[in-house]
Amino acid sequence: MHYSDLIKTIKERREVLNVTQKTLAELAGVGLRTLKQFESGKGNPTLHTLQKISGVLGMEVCLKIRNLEAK
Amino acid sequence: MHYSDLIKTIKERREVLNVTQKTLAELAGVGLRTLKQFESGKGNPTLHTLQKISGVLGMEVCLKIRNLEAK
DNA sequence: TCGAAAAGTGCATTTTATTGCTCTTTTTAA
DNA sequence: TTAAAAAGAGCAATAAAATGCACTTTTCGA
Repeated sequence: MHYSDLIKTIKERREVLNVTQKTLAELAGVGLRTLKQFESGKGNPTLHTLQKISGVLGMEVCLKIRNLEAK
Repeated sequence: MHYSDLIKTIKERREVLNVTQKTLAELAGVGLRTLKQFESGKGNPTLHTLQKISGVLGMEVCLKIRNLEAK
């Protein structure tokens, strides 16, 4: 996934769950500012930060072999 | 994936490809020290750093819904 | 329409990741 | 076995992430 897709995934997942940035930040234990920056494409979160956010949303960070077929 | 699994995945993939930390660091454009710290479990790389490393190894960082079934 | 909630941004500070240098330990091949 | 390559770690400097506060803009429901 490209950087923008990771952001999009987090943002959409949060919206589907109907959670505000403020609530997600609190539940994930990260600063609201950090989440705002990430979602607005201004950030470069650490792996720990991304994992904390993903976790609250019922998601996980993973690594997979790139599929050349899949455009 | 847990943090340690992400490390393991990167490390094993690098070894399967028979690439040294030095070479991978150079190809990925990250400091050798950064890669060493990550692989030895001492680091907390930024998303950009992890993407650069993964990319060289033919992998990508992704987010997926956690599967409760899968142990 | 319009007021409140949510999201986005500038600024400053603190914390921490990144990096290079050097050295020690471990692994590997001759 | 052992010498060289590769991996791991201490230290210090620099760059950048994380954070809070205050303010602006956008979104959305009454």
